[in-house]
Amino acid sequence: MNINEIATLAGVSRATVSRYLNNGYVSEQKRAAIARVIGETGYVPSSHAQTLRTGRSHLVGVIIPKINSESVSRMVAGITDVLEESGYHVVLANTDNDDEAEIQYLRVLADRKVDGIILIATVLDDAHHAALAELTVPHVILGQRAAGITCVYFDDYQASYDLTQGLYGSCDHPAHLGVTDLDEAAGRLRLQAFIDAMEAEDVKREDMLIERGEFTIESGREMAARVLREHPEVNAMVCATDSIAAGALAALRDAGKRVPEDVQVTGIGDTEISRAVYPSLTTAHYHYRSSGRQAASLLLAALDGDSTPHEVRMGYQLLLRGSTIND
Amino acid sequence: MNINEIATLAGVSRATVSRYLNNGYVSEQKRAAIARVIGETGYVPSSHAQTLRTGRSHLVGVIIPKINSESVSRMVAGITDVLEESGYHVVLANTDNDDEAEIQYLRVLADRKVDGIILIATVLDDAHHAALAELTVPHVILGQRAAGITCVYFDDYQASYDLTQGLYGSCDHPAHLGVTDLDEAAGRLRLQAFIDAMEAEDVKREDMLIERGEFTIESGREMAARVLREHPEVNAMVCATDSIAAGALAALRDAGKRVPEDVQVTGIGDTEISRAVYPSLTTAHYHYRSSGRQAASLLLAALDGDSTPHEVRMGYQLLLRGSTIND
DNA sequence: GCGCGAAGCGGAAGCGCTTACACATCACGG
DNA sequence: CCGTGATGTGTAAGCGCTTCCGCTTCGCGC
Repeated sequence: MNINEIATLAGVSRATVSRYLNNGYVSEQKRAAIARVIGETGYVPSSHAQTLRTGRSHLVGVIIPKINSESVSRMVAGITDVLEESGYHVVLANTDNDDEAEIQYLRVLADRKVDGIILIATVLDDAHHAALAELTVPHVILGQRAAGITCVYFDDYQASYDLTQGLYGSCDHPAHLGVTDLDEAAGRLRLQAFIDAMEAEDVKREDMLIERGEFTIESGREMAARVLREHPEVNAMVCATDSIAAGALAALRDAGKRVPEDVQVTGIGDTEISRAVYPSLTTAHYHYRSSGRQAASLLLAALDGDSTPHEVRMGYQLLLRGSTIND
Repeated sequence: MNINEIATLAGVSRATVSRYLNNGYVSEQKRAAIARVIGETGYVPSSHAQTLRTGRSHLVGVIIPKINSESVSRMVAGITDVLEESGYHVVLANTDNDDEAEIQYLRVLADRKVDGIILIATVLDDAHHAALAELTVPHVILGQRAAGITCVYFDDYQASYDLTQGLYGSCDHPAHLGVTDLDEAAGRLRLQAFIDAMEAEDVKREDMLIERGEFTIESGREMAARVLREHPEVNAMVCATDSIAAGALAALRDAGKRVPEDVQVTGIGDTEISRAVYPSLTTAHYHYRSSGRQAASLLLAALDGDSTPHEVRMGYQLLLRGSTIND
């Protein structure tokens, strides 16, 4: 079923059918005839032919580091909200935290002629920047700040600083359970804020314990267990994510420590698990879904020809719960 | 950059370039010349033009009910393993548990001319079957059994039966925390197995407490809290998923119940959270990733012209952990 | 009555690619 | 020396669509 058959059945030229489908400029009669035929046949134009002809695919590619992540899924939900409303379809490309795959997908998607790309980034190294610079399609970064590129990011430094500062009483032996420094946002900044906030409280640098791992419960558990083994005097664990914090709670329980009396724990993200664990986690609520909406809106603007880079920093909300002592 | 320019630069016709890209049948000389030009220019053929011409897109659509789910993400990983290896790309369509969206995506994907579709299904009603029957592209169902359609599913009945039967000692007041019966696999079958296994132990039907909710920790917590409020004598909670079980553990802790001494709890899935909670969950390990691989392989077979429907039932492995009393 | 702009429509080109077909070349056996 | 099969290459058609262009028709003002 193609446009020729529809044209024949409706007794018009295929140019008219095409106009019917696009801009209008068709008389009421023919419009009705075409509508009837299309209704009867269930005809849907071939998007590949349309794309080939017009160069526009109405597709937006979203590159995600990990499919099974609450933060990512909330961002994607926000992106979808906005994009579907504007007639775009979203295709997801999952890299499973593989930098190579990330760069490769950047190219594959561009070749597949998506109209735009949203990159939910964790690590952004030189190779990424090079690949991004080569890109001819509009794109926005979500989750990291990047100079000269439109991006939506979170106030990771301030959130981590506030959380650290909020720890009540003497935390003379605090630990930070984080991720690789290559992740500027979730890694370097959250750690730096922890260090700065602790130094402001006159905690000596050598008394701070710093561990690095993955974004998983399992990894959080291992990091916390290592800290407890090597430094049983630890009395606070500031974690880069809720998952890591959940793992830390498990390790603390294994070690017979009370939370928050013996050790205080914080996470980041306000994900489902932060409310399910006991005690529930003091954390920062991140507006993930809104950030996705923002990113999509910025992309739409770029698609409409706005070529100036924008930066949007998302706020957060502190949530004081049972894993810390709140005066 | 298109095939014409490459042809000109390499001093051959574009048919030869096309042959170079596809079947071969090109002399060594020209092959080398073309390879050099392509290397220098970074030319990549337009997939839309290829698709338009050949009718094959090398794309497989995967419809998923929920992006943020460990089981789904593991299945998708398995699917990707197999499909990428065979030169296909995977596009994900997330329905967020919306039946309408599911059916709509079935059509959209088909219109986008994907070569095949894998549907990770929860609910399969008449509308789904109708939409599936209309489909002209090969497809396989993952996660549910469907008569006459190639599918890969889990032995939900037996897993749930084994788990229920394994509860040690007198469970004269067991509860089942499940999901809607519209979900044949995770809903109806797991519940039915619970009922059958309990009846085999001579528990009376009216002593079984049956709750239905969502696939979330939150929902599990609410269901368990309701049960505890209305039937404090409950001494077992068989949950349809690990998430629900994790929520149940939270509710039990809130109520001051000991697990497994006062109440035994089981989940299904062996997901990350089942190991992170305390006590860790007795559950069934499902081979999610393998199931994805299976589904992808079956799809590849169908793509190769095998039109007979296949059914594959996946096994599971019982994991007895701290949330039950194991003799 | 005529010119003119707007509305409505069809013809035809062409997006970038594959592939049937025709043709050319070459080695080889009869 | 010619037929033949294998190998290699180019020509051209056409996948399904949009859109420029030019033609017709019609209403309206002069």
